[in-house]
Amino acid sequence: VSRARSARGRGDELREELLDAAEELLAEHDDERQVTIRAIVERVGVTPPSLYRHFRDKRDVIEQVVARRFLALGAATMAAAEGPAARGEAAEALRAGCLAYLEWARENPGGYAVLFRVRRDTELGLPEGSSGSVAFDGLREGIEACQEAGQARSADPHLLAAVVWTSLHGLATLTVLRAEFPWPDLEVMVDTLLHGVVGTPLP
Amino acid sequence: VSRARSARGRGDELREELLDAAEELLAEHDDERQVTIRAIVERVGVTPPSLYRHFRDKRDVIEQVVARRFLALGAATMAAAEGPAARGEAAEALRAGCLAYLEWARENPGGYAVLFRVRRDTELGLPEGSSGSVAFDGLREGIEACQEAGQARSADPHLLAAVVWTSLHGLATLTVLRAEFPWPDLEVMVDTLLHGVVGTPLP
DNA sequence: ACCTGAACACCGTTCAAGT
DNA sequence: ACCTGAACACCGTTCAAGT
Repeated sequence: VSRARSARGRGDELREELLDAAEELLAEHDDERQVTIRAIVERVGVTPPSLYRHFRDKRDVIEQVVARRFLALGAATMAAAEGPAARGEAAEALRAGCLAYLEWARENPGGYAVLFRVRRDTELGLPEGSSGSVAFDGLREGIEACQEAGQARSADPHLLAAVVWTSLHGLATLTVLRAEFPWPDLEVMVDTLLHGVVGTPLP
Repeated sequence: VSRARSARGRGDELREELLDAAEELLAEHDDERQVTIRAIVERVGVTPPSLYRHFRDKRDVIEQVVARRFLALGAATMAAAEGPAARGEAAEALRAGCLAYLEWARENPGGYAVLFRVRRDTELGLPEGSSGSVAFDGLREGIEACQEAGQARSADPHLLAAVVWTSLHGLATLTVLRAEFPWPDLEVMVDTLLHGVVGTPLP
């Protein structure tokens, strides 16, 4: 594949095209290792060294894609919780957000795993608000809304949100990774979790 | 490095040495990619093709190491729960087992992550009882013991065990991967989880 | 300024050959 | 039977050179 030469000042276009290609490859292959620099640039129609004008190294490329996907994950859960929250149904909003989180992880198995596979010492490079904290804040606010509505126990919302978040993460990863395990129904597990930990009424 | 030639019928010795080397490298480097075939064989003092007499490919090597480590993880949790269980303290045994699971994951960050990074379609190759089910069965039995002792709510123990297992997994991975997050105390999180989901009394 | 051609040092894996 | 030497097709990354 070949490609028309870019004019001066149009370097950002290639950068976006490379990110798009990396995101596509990640979605297709479900496995970080299959997403090679050479596959990315070939898809765009450019040679490997061109990529290094826009990204420091391969890790940098993956990190940028991860940042994008975190925003999408946060948006998906927010969108699901929005309706019930507007109607004042705090517990239902929390439940809908949690289920949307799990559904997103299920539909993006490779992508979801990659979000958390980034090494500790490199995460600082992520732009503010994309390291999962937006989604976490939304979760904590959802729990606080339940408390104010008298639909949750009165414990430290940060503690409850942390327990629910880690549990959701475990559900998201294990149910995909150990697909052959005799899992109980996902909704039942979420309800067990929210009812037990947060204290929301069972639906 | 070089190495004395093995006599006939001593092929199994090399196999074990290779597994030991792979396990060491995994513990040292904390990252699956650093554990290369060439690094493994060099540590043992042998050339790359020798490895293929004992393992199908790299994935096979990693899988065998994973099977070993699963047994170690199961043993660690069982050992921690043993004492309280023998004294009839069912809830304390469950709590001790959960904390031991998390401690093991903390001490083996790279190793623990690798346990679950193995792809779905290849897990069938794991020997029976090493795919995590031993630890899971132990967890379910611990919950059943609590129920019999009147220290847990009477719900389906398989459901409760599944929720607790996924939550522990989430705690184990996220607290290590997102070390900079302001996590609540780990014991408090475990107690919140067990008290809420299983219904054990707070210590 | 933006991109390419060619190379470097690696990797997993395989094949023929040595003892 | 067990292991080696040498090679293959890849990979990430870099450097000098082209337009």
